[in-house]
Amino acid sequence: MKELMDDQELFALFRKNGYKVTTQRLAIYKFILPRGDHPSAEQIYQGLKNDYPTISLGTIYKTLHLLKKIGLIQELGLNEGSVRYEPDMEVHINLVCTQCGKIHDYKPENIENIWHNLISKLNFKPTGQRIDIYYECAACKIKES
Amino acid sequence: MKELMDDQELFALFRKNGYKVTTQRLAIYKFILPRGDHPSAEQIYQGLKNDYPTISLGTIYKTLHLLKKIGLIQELGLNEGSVRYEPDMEVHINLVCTQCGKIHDYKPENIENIWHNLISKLNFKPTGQRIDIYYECAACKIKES
DNA sequence: GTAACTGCAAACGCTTTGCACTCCC
DNA sequence: GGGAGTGCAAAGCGTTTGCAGTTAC
Repeated sequence: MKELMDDQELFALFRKNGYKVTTQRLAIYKFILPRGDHPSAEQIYQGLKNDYPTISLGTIYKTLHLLKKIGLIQELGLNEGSVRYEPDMEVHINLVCTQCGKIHDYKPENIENIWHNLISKLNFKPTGQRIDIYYECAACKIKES
Repeated sequence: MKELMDDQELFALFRKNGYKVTTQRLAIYKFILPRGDHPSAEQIYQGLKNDYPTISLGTIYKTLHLLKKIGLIQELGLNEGSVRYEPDMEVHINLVCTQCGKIHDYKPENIENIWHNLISKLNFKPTGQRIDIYYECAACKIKES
């Protein structure tokens, strides 16, 4: 549960992997963490530049790669241009609106068990997974009619 | 089952959607269809330019979008640069090697039933889905050691 | 003090776009 | 014949890279 990680653990995780703790890295991770909407790099930049006026997109990209490497976030490539980032590394479903691109997480009951059953026949250990469902969200349906 | 669609059905599907049947469109679709490796636009281009020396990447992209629109293929955005294309629209798992990018399809027994159970609580109808498992394939493991 | 990190700007690579020519129907 | 499709080249845009100045430790 990433939500329960305190600053000490976070700092330790950075350092264990040979990375320094910097204001920018903390700001980026803490920006993504509570958001349920899987922001893009650009959205993170827009969201942070008020509080951190000199932060740059380059730093955001570098930090996102670093966070991915130490297992804190996941990248979702979505074939509509930009990549989206999310902090939930557990098994869950991404509900993706094909019109507006909004993403919400969804965890049906027992998804952990169902998932582990489904992949029990594999003869290797997955390093991660991703489950998407595509649909048209209510707001987009209204807009069209 | 796309594999069973004959040329007549394919032509009809194009025309029903208001698109003309062209040599290039057929060549592109028939190139992707039997391949299990989910080629990128560039790979399709490389694979076709011997038989169709004047075919262009622009046409390939336009055709891929068209094929997606009429439901013949799916796009897989994979956050390592290019988008990959696959003709299997049924529920299945993509086994993605995180090192070399190779993708294989995997259909555990009963995946259709398991999937439909899993999403039975949704109050909308999905237009599609995508399930990925990330791992390191045998060939890449050997290369590393 | 020094190696790692940041910010900026330029470079990159995949994809899209515009337009004259060509081909399907 | 006419409008849709192709091929080419240029433009677009998200992302990466290089480097001088700055910061964590």
